[in-house]
Amino acid sequence: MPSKVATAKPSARERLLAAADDLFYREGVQSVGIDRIVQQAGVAKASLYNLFGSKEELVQAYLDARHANTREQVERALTRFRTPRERLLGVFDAQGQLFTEPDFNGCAHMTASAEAQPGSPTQCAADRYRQWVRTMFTDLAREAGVADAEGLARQLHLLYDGAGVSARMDHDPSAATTARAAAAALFDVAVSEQVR
Amino acid sequence: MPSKVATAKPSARERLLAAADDLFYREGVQSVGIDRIVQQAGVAKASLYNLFGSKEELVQAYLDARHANTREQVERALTRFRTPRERLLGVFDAQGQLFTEPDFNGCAHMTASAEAQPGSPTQCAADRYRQWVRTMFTDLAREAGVADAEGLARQLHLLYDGAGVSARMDHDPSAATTARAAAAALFDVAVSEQVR
DNA sequence: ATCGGGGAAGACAGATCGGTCTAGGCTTGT
DNA sequence: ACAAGCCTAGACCGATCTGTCTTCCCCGAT
Repeated sequence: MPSKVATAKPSARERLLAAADDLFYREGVQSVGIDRIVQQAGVAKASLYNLFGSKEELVQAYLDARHANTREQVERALTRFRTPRERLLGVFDAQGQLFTEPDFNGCAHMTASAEAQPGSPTQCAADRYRQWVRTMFTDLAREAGVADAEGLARQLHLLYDGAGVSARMDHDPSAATTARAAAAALFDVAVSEQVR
Repeated sequence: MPSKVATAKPSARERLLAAADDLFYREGVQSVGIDRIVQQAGVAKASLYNLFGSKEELVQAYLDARHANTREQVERALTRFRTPRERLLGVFDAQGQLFTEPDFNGCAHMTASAEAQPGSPTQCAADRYRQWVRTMFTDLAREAGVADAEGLARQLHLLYDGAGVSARMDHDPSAATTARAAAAALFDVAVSEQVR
């Protein structure tokens, strides 16, 4: 039976996903061929097609893994904040953490979507990711007592996307700080308006 | 001599740029091969390489043409506004115009950059475009009397990028309206803070 | 009428693409 | 010991990639 200690060799599936995550994220989906992935993973090409069926499904698995990972990191980061306002703005703190990772290269769903055709599994994965972000902002705004929670969530989503773009294209991790400050201002405006 | 009346056939260079603009923008740079471009342009492959030298330089010319076109449209739109505040927010009105064009598919520099390697001519073209946007926002903020013009410009640039992303990925042209409202709030906050 | 040059058409090259298939080895449970 | 199943290595397929080269034709100027 396969040992589960730390020194155990990862399964073929795990090695493939690790290689796909590294290469797809760094160089883009279209630029990376199947041959390079199986070579880096140390896996036979036939195993890849047995496990995933096609390159497109491997891309989808890569994006879903990224989604799950981001979700986990953000949700864990939010547990550190107490007030609803701090939790709402904490999303941008979590984003800032991601921006400072050494191999950060922007939002994987955004770059993958830029190379995909409409209706493809890649676009669907990106849609799921965006829906999660949108719902999270809406829930946090509602918990903070914002009347037009969906309206504020739309604004914050713009800042969230814009920060991801700027961090990658301008090589500027401080975009998260800028976004957080703007989000704080928009939140305070939204709250003060409903007092009136 | 070649006639210059409207019925004259566009030059090989113009037809190549038109085909590149259509195909690159709609399907992405990596997905479109040279063969399809020369076929759609009705131009010999040798002519493309005589005129542009390589696919990469054709991509650069395509992005530079997009940049010039966007710049022209935005600057023309801004002449309709009178007060500095209206001119600053007018950028998002101009953006909303672009979003409603039937074949809108996001910011060309963003999608091309997602497929390019660091340091490539594509990234350089994207950098030039971003620098122009940033400078424009900074100048407009300064003309509106904002003390921290660069800080506000960074915030508005986030909204500008985020709106472009949302309009493409969510198929939601109203992202420009959302961005405009958020920009107005951030502008008013920036102005009211310096009064204190 | 002749000449010259830009462009069209497309063969060609070498590499790489996604995907399939065969053959053989290693591990595992019985 | 043996059989069943995964996995590896890599040949192979047809299509497509960027880029080069040859051939021919058409058009305009002398």
